[in-house]
Amino acid sequence: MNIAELLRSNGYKVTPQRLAVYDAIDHNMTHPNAESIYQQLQPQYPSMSLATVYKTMEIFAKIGVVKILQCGEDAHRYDYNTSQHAHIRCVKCNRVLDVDIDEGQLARQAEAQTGFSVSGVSLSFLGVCKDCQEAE
Amino acid sequence: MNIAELLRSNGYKVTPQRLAVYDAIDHNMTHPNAESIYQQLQPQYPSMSLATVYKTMEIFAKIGVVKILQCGEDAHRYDYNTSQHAHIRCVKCNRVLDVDIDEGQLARQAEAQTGFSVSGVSLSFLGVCKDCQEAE
DNA sequence: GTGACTGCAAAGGGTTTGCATCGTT
DNA sequence: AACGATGCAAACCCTTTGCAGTCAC
Repeated sequence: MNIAELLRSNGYKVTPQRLAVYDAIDHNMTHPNAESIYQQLQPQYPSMSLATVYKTMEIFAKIGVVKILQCGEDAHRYDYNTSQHAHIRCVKCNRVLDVDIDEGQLARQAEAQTGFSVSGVSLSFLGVCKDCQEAE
Repeated sequence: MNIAELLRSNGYKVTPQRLAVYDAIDHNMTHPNAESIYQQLQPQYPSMSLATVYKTMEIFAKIGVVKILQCGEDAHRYDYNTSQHAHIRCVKCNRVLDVDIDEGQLARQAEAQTGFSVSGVSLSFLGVCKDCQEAE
């Protein structure tokens, strides 16, 4: 199911803005925040507003197109890869990379231990990446 | 080493406000945020400001007296327990509990996988606690 | 006495909201 | 034609900052 069908089937309209935002994040490995998506779209869609980016990302999160990340920054980041994996951010260059640790397994541990019914997991690391280590 | 010595040995002055904030968080299992620490201190220290709570917690984090938690809320929470463990928040009642999963081990996995030098880990879960499940 | 700390109020950053207009269906 | 979406600006929440007065040392 493509993004247009996915929007329509969830009762949302298909607009140029939504398609543009989708193009900006689809297979985008940089884990961008709202501001950087906005900047990226400026040249081609100069009338697009930051508020629309936020509203669109909220819908995308709701219909399972993106995941919202909290990587220890002020701003949220967005990940087109919605599988349960961890993230690591370099405190020098602010890059965020994927880490292949299964959050689902950790969630099951937490459920067993606490009796909670778990609906969300967030695992993130901070550190200095290889490049920045070598640059020192 | 008690809190007064710890402050002095790190070059900070020992003030009534700092001691009061310490009392409010020491062995406080509720993982309070700044606002709730402020509220808790209001009756006994009516002149204490929220800004002082923030400034104090920043110092406490720096000297290793508390850890700053991000549990998927807007506001930070503070944990007097600085050992490497996870947290789980109930989305109904907003309680935050400890989860005994070793973040240090996960950090070593992340280092092995990415080549980062890891300096921070954050593992948190969202869900519905036992009490709130039963209340439904 | 001096430099750090406090409390106040204002500023700041990211995100959300209200509303008039516009566009998809 | 109807109603949801957009874009703008203002509001919002949490946190930080500037500064004059105060206090620990």
